Amino acid sequence: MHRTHTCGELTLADLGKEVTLSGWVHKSRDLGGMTFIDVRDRYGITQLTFNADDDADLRAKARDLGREFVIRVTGSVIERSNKNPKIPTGEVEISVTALDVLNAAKLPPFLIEDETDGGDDLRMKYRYLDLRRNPVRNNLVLRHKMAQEVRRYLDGMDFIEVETPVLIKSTPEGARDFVVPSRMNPGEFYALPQSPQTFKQLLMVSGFDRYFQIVKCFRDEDLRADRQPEFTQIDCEMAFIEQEDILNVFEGMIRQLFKNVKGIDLGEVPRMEYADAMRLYGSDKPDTRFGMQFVELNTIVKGLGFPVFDNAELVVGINAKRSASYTRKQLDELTDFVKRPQIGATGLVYCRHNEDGSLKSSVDKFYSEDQLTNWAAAFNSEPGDLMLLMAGPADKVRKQLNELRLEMGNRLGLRDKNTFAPLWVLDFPLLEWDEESERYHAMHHPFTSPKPEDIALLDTDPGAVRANAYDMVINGTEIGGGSIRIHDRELQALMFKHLGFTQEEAQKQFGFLMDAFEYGAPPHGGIAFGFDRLVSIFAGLDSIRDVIAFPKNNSGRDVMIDSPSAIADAQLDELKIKTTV
RNA sequence: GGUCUGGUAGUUCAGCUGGUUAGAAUACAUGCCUGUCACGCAUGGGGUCGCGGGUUCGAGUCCCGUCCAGACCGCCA
Repeated sequence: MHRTHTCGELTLADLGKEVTLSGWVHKSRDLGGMTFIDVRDRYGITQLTFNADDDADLRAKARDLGREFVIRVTGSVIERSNKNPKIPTGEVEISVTALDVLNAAKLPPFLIEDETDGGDDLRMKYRYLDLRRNPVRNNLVLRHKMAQEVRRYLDGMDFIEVETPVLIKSTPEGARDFVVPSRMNPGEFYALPQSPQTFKQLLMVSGFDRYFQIVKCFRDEDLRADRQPEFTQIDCEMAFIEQEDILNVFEGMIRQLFKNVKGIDLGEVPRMEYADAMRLYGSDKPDTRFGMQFVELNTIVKGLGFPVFDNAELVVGINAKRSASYTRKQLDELTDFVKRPQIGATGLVYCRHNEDGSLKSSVDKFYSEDQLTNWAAAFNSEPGDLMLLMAGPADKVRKQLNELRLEMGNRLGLRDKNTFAPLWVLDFPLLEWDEESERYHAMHHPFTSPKPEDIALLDTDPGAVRANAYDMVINGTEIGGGSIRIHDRELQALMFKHLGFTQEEAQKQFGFLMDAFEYGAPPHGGIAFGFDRLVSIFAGLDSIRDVIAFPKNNSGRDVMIDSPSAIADAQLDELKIKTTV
């Protein structure tokens, strides 16, 4: 006998029906002469009653049920004398006439409840139990809905989903590759794709015009709360378009997602140039849920005898509104915060704008009240505000102040998970100087096109060349990025040259792409969204792990299946890989 | 590769400047209880204080090493 209903659907409308339910024993409440059992499935919880007066044997059997036993019951739907308004099925219960234990269960190592007592480690080891819990399952349901919505939107715009290969070729640019040994080609390796980048560009050459794929990508780099070695991208490419077309199509996609999945009208997505993002927020992914923009102070603080400021390339600060009441202890905490090795600032200067209008700074020895008044004017400070200043090499100090700004945003409660501030960041630099290898690297990737008006700068000032590249940022998280690609063999060869490739290297690694460009490559460009991050933002979570069914831990391990693991010598031999002791 | 935080009952945690038999909550077991839904009441079992070494009359507590977990920096075109 199969179940006739799920555990989440019976209501007063079903009174008197004979039903069969299957599910897991969620909890039992044993009273003197009767026993209540909550039976749970994916859809909800239904209360079962067993009364000793009706059937003592059946009631005794119910008493022996443990947590998470899998059962099947048959009985009639009756109205509860005491109703439970907290659950949809709370007005009815099942008066059980037959009970089968389909499978007994060991006591789970943590409570299968919304607020579990299990720690992360345990939950990951028994992820299949963790996934029984509503919050985790709901995250996966949300993920499913978002994937469906993405497909609906892009399909409606004539995009075609094409699968690209997973066993591909290793390239030196970018992240470290995961590699897979080839048995049939001893000593040679496939690489897993960091993204389907070159394939989607080749699809444009093939005339597919509008491509997308919700696709696993792989990067062998250290993990973070928002970084997994395998992750999912919404990978997209379009031909015969300009940057504006990409921005419009994908702003539309994000807005439709917010509208149809969260019921939020996101509005138009603001745009900001990379240079402004760095100047005003010290970050290429500013959290624009709150202001607290940077104020540069070189002209008013320098040359007045305070060596730290006088010797600094840049003095820059933020105005923390309504924070003048910060105690010495709190200010010391902030100073310690920016001096942590991860941030590495040398110090923090503050200036309180007291409620009575007076100004009190940590550098009163060097600055008069009049000079501090200039500060207050520059910061647009009002009584009650707190000005926080840092000094140092421009790039470095901006980065450090960005951390402080975000910390103050947290402290002041300005980073609400239910507020969504999207932003396009435009005009990224094409190249980025890498100290270690002493050469320029592509900031986005080597297929990104420079702005035509900047191409001349490639020879004279490569770092100043801007790219046709764009990122979408939500609440300070980069959720997508892309570019208009190079579709011309000569320009692509020039790019490789500037990236330090010899002609042979470029030909060997990317010859297939440059060859393709000679057979009628249309102008094209695209974008890829980090799907896990997008879902975690929708779910209001900081970590992407809880929107992934079976994630890996900090060390890249799956503690449930215990991978990675050693393989047998026979396997290594077959792959012609030497065993090391 | 580095910085920081943590590891004590099945679980989540407390355990102060080293000092008697390592506690709480919850879970679990047993008994009582006929309207519970965080049921209640009573009783009970449950510990290699991550591991190894050291200091000390004495170490959960201090020191060194190591393993594991988490956050971050580097890294992530």
